[in-house]
Amino acid sequence: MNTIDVALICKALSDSNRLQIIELLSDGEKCGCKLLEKFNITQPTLSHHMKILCDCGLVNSRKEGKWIHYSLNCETLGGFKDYIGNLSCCKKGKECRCI
Amino acid sequence: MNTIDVALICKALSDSNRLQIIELLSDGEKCGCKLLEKFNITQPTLSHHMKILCDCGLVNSRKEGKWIHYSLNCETLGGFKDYIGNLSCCKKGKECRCI
DNA sequence: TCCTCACATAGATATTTGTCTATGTGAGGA
DNA sequence: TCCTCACATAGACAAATATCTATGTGAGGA
Repeated sequence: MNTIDVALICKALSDSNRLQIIELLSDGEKCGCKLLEKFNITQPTLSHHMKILCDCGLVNSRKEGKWIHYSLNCETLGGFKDYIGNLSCCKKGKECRCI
Repeated sequence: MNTIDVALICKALSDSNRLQIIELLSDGEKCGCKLLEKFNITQPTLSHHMKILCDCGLVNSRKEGKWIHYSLNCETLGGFKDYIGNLSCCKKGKECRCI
């Protein structure tokens, strides 16, 4: 995963509503109307946020009748974790909890 | 680390110039003038970016004569890694590379 | 066929953001 | 003392963003 992709994911996560959505989806797949209940925003605003989360690849959507079920995308999340996990605040070879 | 803190860090990382700065600092402490060489931006713009990175706690600054040396903050980076690392795209108990 | 529900799209608007130029600050050297 | 260097601050501005209201779409039920 390259710098541009990571920056796009970070931009998606930079809004606290969207970050909370990711936290909720981390607990398992949810439909839009369930997510909407959790926030004090209108439906079009949620739709806007979901589009941003899907566009960066972090969230999958699955249509089932009237509902759309959202879930985290394993591959993108894994790549993002790898990138963040590889950042280091320490000199090589030294002990540090962040490595 | 709470949701607001993480969203603030993600906002700091959502600009690709700032993300590249973090990549450079991941390789070790650097002064502002060294960082400036790597980018096609003016000095006040870099200063603005460094302030954002410091304000969210991700970067430390250390003054030495005329120079300011920047480095990644181990504690904040560690907390951020923990948060991202704990996100999961899978049902508990199932195999997944992202966990 | 018509209504309702879940969601998307369009358009407006106030706020935030990234960047610049101009200028201030403070340390060190001549 | 005066200049230079490294960096910060102020102010301006175009672009991006989060949110809203109004409206469109398409599936399912009565």
